[in-house]
Amino acid sequence: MAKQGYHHGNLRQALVEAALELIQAQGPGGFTLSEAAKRAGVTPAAVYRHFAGREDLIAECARQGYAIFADVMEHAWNGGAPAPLAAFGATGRAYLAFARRFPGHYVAMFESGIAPNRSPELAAGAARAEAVMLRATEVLLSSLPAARRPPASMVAAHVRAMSHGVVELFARAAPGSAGPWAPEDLLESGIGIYLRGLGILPPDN
Amino acid sequence: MAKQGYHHGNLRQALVEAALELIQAQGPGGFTLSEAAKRAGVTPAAVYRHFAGREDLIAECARQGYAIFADVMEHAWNGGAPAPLAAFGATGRAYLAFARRFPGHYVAMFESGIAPNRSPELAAGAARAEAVMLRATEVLLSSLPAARRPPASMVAAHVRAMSHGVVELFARAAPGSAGPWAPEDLLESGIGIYLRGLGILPPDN
DNA sequence: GCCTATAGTGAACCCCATTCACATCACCGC
DNA sequence: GCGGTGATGTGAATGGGGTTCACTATAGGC
Repeated sequence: MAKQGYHHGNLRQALVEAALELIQAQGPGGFTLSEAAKRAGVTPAAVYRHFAGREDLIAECARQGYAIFADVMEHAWNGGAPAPLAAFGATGRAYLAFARRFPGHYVAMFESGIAPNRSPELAAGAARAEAVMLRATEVLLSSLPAARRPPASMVAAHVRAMSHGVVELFARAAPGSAGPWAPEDLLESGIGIYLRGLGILPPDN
Repeated sequence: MAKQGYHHGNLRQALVEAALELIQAQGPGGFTLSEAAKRAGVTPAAVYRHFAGREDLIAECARQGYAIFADVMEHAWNGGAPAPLAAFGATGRAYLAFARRFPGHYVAMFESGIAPNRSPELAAGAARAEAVMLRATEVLLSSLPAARRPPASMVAAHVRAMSHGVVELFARAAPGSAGPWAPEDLLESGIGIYLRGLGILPPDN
């Protein structure tokens, strides 16, 4: 990954990876183009051969993040196997697992102020991930009688909101301020109660 | 609010208000000390007579935000009157209303990277707001038989996560990317389904 | 072995955060 | 009123980051 001669060979991706480490370590505000360039063994100006600027580099991190995220969600959903409910639960856990495993990507995607419709590629990745969640929700809801079936897009939004909220408030906060509940348990129990409210899980427990 | 003579008279608060406007307009990253100073009619160096630096100014915005937020939540809760469920719903709506009405404060509190335990005053405001939400949840849950009553702190965390998630994903995003649902409706319906899952609202609709 | 497109450098510019010596003013005791 | 003193604001300087631009080094085709 270090530069060999005058040319780097793979500077673009090296910059992305340096940026991801820095974003993860110092937050989106603390990240600097210059520091990323230094880590890649290159002057700041060289960055502009590969990216339009600082924002564009962050956007590329987010783009790769959305791509990974969509893959992860598709893998968790697994076409609904072995059962819709189990696969749905897997996508929920995958959401949190992604945030834990790819914190730099997660921050670039959701905390950097980069709008998902900043570029078509970004929007495409975000849309693919959302499509998986929507599909998982649709299949899950299909077991309900039509009269008691709320719109899938609404339910998907509820689930996504709670997942995102748990990550932001309880998984990415300073340890100790998170309260007595582990984020994974919090999300699992919250979605469980919600699914009972929908009539997908039986009452009581 | 403009400077009269050599001395401003109320520079500290004028800076806070300028900062809030800028944070609201440009996000926490786009906000600059210099611009806030210029708006208050003062050189950047003058800011340091009132704040330790840029971060400290943002933290003061957050502090005032937490104070307002706690007041708003207490007012909405209103001691549980006229009924626990109605008062609980009012606090949920108040959460969203606060984010809409005080966007600068909201961003300073939740999107600026300022840790709530950065200072005792910040932590105190945050704790007061959380106490209201916890109290509202406790009273709401007290109608449930003990066997079917989950811990109030867990339920409060669920509600807070969904509220925060709805705000971040659907209320503060670019218009059009929010999907077909108004954030207020989304939160109302989501909490409604959740409360049905708890057995606080009757099944069906 | 030249020639050219590609990739990186160095210096420059501007903006911002921060510091410090200095200037100005409000208020206090007399 | 009057001078002194502490609080408040200024101007200049430092250092760092983002961005641009002219220039340079290199790789790879001919």
